[in-house]
Amino acid sequence: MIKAKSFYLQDGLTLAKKLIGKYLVRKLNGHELKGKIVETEAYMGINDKGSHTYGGKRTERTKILYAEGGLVYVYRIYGIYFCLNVVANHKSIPQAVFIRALEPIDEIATMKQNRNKTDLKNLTNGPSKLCQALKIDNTLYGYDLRKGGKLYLENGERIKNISSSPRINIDYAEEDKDNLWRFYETGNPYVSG
DNA sequence: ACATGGATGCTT
DNA sequence: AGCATCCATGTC
Repeated sequence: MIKAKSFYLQDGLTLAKKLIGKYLVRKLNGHELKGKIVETEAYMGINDKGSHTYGGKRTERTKILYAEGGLVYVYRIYGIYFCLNVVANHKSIPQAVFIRALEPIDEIATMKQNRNKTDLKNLTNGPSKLCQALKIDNTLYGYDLRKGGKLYLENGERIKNISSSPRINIDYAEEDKDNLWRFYETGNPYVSG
């Protein structure tokens, strides 16, 4: 388990790159569902027009982003799905890393059951797919990844080749939409389409 | 290419 | 209290 506070207190961009290759573990009814993080995006806070905290916006939903790195920011999108972020950086610097895709590692059968799908390739290759597969919803809002328990990180694989690109689906972000703040393991088949 | 879906956070 | 928006997905 990755417990060191210093790991989570890094800035969003650094943390987004370092999370590639780490394992995300979800403990559920004694099972340990595990996936390797293969795709992330950095959301850089008050100066990032793509961020939920652009301009220092602080609401009931986004308040957790102002807390210390290592907590979980879950929000509902399009009324249907959930998205998972890891809060980055020090208290009152509202940056986060959006987890976009996993490679399934352990308890794959349980993940298929949670998604009610059997296709391995489409099990966790998208931000809300992985939330379904790991049963991540807003009951985990603000959960501390350093605590261990329901949701935590583990050291996984050292990834040799990491690619970057603009972030997905942030057309509203004006000049910040072109920043190369999406990272993924080059060639990994579980990166989202 | 398009329907889905509802909380969130705007504006009035 | 009304309304446009949204860090997707599945099926068309």
